Amino acid sequence: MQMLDSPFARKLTSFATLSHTDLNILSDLHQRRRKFAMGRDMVRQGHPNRTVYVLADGWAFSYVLLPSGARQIVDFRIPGDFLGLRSILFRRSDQNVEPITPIEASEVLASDLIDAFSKTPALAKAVLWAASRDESMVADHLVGLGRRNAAERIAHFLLELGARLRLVGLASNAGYACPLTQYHLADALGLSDVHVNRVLRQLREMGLVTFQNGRVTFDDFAALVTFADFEGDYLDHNGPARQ
Amino acid sequence: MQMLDSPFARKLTSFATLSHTDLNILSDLHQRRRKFAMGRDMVRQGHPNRTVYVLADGWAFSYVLLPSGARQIVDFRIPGDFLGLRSILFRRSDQNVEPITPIEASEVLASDLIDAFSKTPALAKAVLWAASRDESMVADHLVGLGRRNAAERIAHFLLELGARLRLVGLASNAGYACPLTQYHLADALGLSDVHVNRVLRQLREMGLVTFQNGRVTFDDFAALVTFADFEGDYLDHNGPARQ
DNA sequence: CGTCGGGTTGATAACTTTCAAATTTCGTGG
DNA sequence: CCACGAAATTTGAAAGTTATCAACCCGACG
Repeated sequence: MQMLDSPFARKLTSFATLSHTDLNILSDLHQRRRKFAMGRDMVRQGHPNRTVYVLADGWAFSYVLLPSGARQIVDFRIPGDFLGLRSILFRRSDQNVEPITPIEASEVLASDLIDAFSKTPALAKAVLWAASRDESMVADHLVGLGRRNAAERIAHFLLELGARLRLVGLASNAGYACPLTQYHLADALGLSDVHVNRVLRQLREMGLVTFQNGRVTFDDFAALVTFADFEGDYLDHNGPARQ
Repeated sequence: MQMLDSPFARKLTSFATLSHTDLNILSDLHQRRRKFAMGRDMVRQGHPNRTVYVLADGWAFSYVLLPSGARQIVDFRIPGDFLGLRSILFRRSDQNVEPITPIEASEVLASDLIDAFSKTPALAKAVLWAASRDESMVADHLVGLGRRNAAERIAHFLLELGARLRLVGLASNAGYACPLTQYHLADALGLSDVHVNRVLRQLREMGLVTFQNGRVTFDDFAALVTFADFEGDYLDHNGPARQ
């Protein structure tokens, strides 16, 4: 039952009470294991998308390309996350997904997933909950773009990412390994690469966080939380109600 | 069967093939019809939320309040939309919902909705599709905030709103009635009220759109679409796949 | 009337981008 | 193991966009 050790199962079970049966159905869903090379899109805007992936290892991000050539990253996906879940009901994807690192992912047929929804309510809820949490994260991201300045935005983002990674055991209060470049930050946070660089230096010189050499280090976690106005509680989002 | 005439049913049926049975289950879901006065929150951040509403008449918006006092509007809800759908699986809402106009809405118990999911797959898909579309809209909103300047942002927003309203028969290419104030635009688009006012004047003087007296008028629809770089096709999002 | 919620305008300040160029890091082939 | 080129990071200066502050206007309403 290697399933139980996967980041995916770990995440789901930490929020829902899943029976043995549920877990079996879950594990039956997983079909081929696929690898993707970094930098090459896994999902393309406007293309049909009939499969969902569960990220087992590696990071990816979903983004939109504007006609102007600008790129907006909508969110980053880390181990345990779904890829393309939102678009299973659309005939074509409305976003692109690109790996940041080499990726290992399990492929799930969209139709199988939908079928499972009526077979096991508990699993359905857990998966729906994951989808809702994703939307919630996008909304949070939106709030940051709308109402925070560059420094708060970056600080908040790094904290949020840390909180997500901690859920799957990939971060601590000290920091985490992070394969993102400053360009990724810029495109996610709606800033120019140059400005991201400057603000990052600022945060480092203030002794709050260091973003360097593929690693995020929280130099003063408490102060950073205050500075960014961060309430990490959305991650406790309480999971699907367990009646 | 007044259901069939509601904006809600109109929207769902325009995307999914629903049988008579489906429509009956749908209509059984609707319980009390409730009214809400404008300006008073219907759903409060951090409060328990065990019901979902379907907006029958009036406009509302969901927003987040930052500790700094700033307000970020996440999205506007118009007739036919769900209110609080995303949060049915969380124990408490992570956003506030406030009516802009007097509201009439049908109350649906979250648990009933979830039960219906296993009863009728077609309906479940349709509802899920609606939820996915909502998330898609939030993502689009996010892209606008991240990568468009004030004028494009406003132009794009007014077009998008128009497209949504057209789906429920409340707008045409000429324009639509719009109860929003400039403050609403500012808080939705991450701009200051003053700047919104200026840009609105600009757009009006360019002969593109007029936002005045509770009405949005497309003075030159084609030119506005070009200016805003708008592709109205996300609304065709093709609905739930109909196998 | 007087007030209050929108809306409007000008002047100034703050924040961010853009352009340009130098420096460092890192993977790959020799 | 080193050299080389590409990618990523860094810094400065100038230009642009948007926010903030401060008035003022206007129509609705008690």
